[in-house]
Amino acid sequence: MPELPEVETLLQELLELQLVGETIAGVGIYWPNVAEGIPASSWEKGLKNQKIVSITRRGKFLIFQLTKDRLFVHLRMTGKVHLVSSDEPLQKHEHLRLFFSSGRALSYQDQRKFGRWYLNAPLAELGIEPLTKEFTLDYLQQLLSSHSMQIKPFLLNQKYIAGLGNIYVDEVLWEAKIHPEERTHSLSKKQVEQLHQAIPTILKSAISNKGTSLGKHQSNYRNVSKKEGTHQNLLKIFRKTGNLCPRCNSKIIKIKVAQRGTHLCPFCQKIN
DNA sequence: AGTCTTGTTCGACT
DNA sequence: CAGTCGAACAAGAC
Repeated sequence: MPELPEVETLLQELLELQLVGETIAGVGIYWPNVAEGIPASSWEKGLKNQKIVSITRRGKFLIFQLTKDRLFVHLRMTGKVHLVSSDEPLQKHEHLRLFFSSGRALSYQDQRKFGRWYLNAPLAELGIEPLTKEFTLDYLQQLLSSHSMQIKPFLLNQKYIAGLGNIYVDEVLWEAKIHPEERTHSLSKKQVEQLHQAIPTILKSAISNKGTSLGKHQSNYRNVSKKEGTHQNLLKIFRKTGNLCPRCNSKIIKIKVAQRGTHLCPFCQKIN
């Protein structure tokens, strides 16, 4: 499940593999709905001969700035991008392939077909990037106190803070000792400080471990070279139901918050 | 066959 | 009108 650290890992790898500068020689669309609102024929026509000028990330979006157009992708749950040779046979669940004049190609695979590619579309409304210097304690405090939602759905909502998903929200809330159903405006000063600290700490740790690969086979997150990340070995709470809390040895429980499976330690994370 | 998975959007409600 | 929240949806594995 690609969240900010997984998309950032893909980005760094694409930069290392020198994808910037590649020229698009063709586009293959193997499942038309992958291209949100755009007929497959116009992709081929429009993108051919454009160069990749830069690659960036915003929230969970991976953005390719081309000579004329802006191409971007949201991987949702099971979307994967792999750098392959142009003559590599079509992969299972492969829905799109960008062919480059060098002979390399960027392959997009998505078992559940929830991910989408966009061309010159506006990005969704996205909040602050949690790994920038703009993400200050004051900013977070202001954001939290101006809402009264439960903290978990607040953190999952991309329009407030961009990039967190179900895995890292559970991890962050455990780290900051906050109950996922705590109301944003009811957090103590100390909890806000812990949250402000935990978000970048956990995201950076996950990035340095090249992301979290959970699940099996096709549904598992893989990087550009089809390798697994290693952050799953460092998860404290996510999918650890019944295990002991690494901090206090209480039994980790699973509940539903805003319809999402949610893991927490009932001793460390109590409602204020 | 029903349940489970997640990110996002939409509409209903206060 | 704004904030909040639950339902719905995407599609496939088990």
